[in-house]
Amino acid sequence: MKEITLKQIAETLGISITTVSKALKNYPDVSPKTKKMVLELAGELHYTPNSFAVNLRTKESKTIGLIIPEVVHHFFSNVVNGIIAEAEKNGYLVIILQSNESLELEKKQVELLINKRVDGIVMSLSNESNDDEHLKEIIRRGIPFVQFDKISKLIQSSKVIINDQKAAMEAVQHLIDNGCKRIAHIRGPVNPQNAIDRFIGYKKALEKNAIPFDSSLVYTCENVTFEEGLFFAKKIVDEHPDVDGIFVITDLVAVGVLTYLNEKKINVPKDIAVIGFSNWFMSKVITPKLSSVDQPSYEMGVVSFNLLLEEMQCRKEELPFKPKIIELQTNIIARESSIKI
Amino acid sequence: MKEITLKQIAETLGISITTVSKALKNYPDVSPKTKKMVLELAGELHYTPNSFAVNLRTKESKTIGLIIPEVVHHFFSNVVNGIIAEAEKNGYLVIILQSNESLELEKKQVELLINKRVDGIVMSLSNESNDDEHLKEIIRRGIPFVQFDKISKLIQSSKVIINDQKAAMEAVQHLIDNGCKRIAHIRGPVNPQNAIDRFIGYKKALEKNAIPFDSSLVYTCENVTFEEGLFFAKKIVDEHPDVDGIFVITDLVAVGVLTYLNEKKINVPKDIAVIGFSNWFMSKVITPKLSSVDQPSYEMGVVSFNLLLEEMQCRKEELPFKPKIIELQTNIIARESSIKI
DNA sequence: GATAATACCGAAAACGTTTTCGATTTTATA
DNA sequence: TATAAAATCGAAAACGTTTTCGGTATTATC
Repeated sequence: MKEITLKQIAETLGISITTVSKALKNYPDVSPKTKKMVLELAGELHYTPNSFAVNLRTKESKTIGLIIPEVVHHFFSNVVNGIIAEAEKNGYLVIILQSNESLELEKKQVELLINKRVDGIVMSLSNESNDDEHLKEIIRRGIPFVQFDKISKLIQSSKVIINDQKAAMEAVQHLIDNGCKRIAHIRGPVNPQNAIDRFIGYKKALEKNAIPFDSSLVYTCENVTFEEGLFFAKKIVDEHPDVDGIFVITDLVAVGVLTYLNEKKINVPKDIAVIGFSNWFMSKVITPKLSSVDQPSYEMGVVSFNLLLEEMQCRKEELPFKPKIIELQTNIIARESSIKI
Repeated sequence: MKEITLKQIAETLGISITTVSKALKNYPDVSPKTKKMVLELAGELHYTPNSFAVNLRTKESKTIGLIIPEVVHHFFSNVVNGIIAEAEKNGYLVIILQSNESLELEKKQVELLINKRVDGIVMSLSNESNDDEHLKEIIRRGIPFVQFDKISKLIQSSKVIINDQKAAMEAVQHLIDNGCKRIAHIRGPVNPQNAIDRFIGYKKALEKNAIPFDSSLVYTCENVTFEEGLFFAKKIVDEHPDVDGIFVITDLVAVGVLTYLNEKKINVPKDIAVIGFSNWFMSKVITPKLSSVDQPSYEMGVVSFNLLLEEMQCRKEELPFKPKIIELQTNIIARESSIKI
């Protein structure tokens, strides 16, 4: 099984490698006759250019890198889906790496992608990330770079985000509109910008409705898991029997909350209303159906890739590129868990 | 921002490219002094070898391709997780492509990976796949190849599977042990081997328990979705009021079934017991908790990669390689939806 | 001090492609 | 027919690395 090369085609046709290459790429300075001849033989032999050589020569690999905290995750897997689909449409392949929510691993993955010389990097930060050096290195090397969802405000790059403050405000307002007066918040870890913003949104909604903020009603997740939902639900019920509404950082945790409340026969939404975030698939099939904030995850992937593509093209043509920040819309999905009727 | 190359290091040090290369790779025929000198400068300049050039020279890219039906899927995303983790441990990166359950797209993805000249391919077939040509092409080209879960029996390659027949038999036996006498089966599409095997397992379990097989109790999914679960549950209830147990191809569909039965106030498991397959995360949080067959998805990814690695290494050293078939264990997870007490 | 053995180094080829630029041939123009 | 213009082709360099193999310099051996 010998690989077919330009050289072989050239030799069997008695012409030069140059001409074969040009014929295949439809250059104007090769006659229709030879063009046809080359195309036919190449077809017969199933010639495909050696991508290693092409990469070396053109200095691009038509491959991008994607770093996310985890792939087994409703939101992120949907983003992956969007990125892969859009990348493929444009002739790019995607290498996926996970940070497993660890800063150290995240740095390693960035290094791997840089060494691999991918044409661009798309990334959502891990919960641990409170350090910029590896991101700065991407910028320093001039590698096209797009951040989405969990971003670093300090790094100048294109970004695709939602308005977490606004979305959180709307979620909490929704609870208030449904009669909640004492609302707890199970928030995300301390570092991620979106956890911070959702927390701010929670506070702002309270303020707007003249409900005093009580820091003892705020519970902070470390790992953002189902189990933490169970755990904090118990804590809330034990420590604050008067709580009648909970705004939860994400649906996975909110489902943990519901599971605990169901077990304890605490009526949702009558006794305690619950609203989550991200609108995971399972939220509409559990009992009671979980209200949530819908986040356009697939679209986020699509938009992220397109922003990256723009930057890659500018870089290639040595045009200046100005990072763009795109904000996507969210929607409150009101279901059983929050509608007190 | 010029890229650092061996040439630059060689020139600033006044030695040859050859020696620099050898020093960096710790060849024995370069003196400790020059070795140290090179290493230090390379460190200072943050030299990393140009992977395009290395790929071309060594004819390998340390990159593998993975084709799955979809990434937004509890089972597949877990397999992806396992493959990525194990690949990274061994210095490989993973390009992920989706077939979206389409044969045509699957063929295109195979072609993309072949042209990309990945070092190996891991794959699970789409539901539409009833054609082998693209798989044969992989074999023909001598590209290391591992199939998992949805495999082609006819293609001689390494495989990582479960015993679908046995697992299905156990699931149906579990329903029978819980008093079910008239058991329907919502099966997967016609092509995939695992759907066929689970169907056979269903029949065998009936036979073993002297329950007559009734083909009108078998419903065939086309897209294996939640909505099909709703749809077939209605059909079963309408067409066969005497059905008291349902074995469903996978949890996602089974959750649809439960949702419909809940809506219709049909008691699960008392009136109808339900058991799914693959043990999706949400199965343990819905009401009633769904029984299922646990499938070691992460491990499947790990084992698949290791099989691929073996073949890649053999191929590299021009040793013969014999494809291996590895069968992983499954477990019945009995939950509320099937225990009639 | 001659020779053999060893340590160290570098020239050069090779991987397969793309692209520039000059050379040649053919056609058009006068 | 002479000349200009256009069409067609190919040599060669370049991308950055790895590795073979021959050469020189150093050390060991007698």
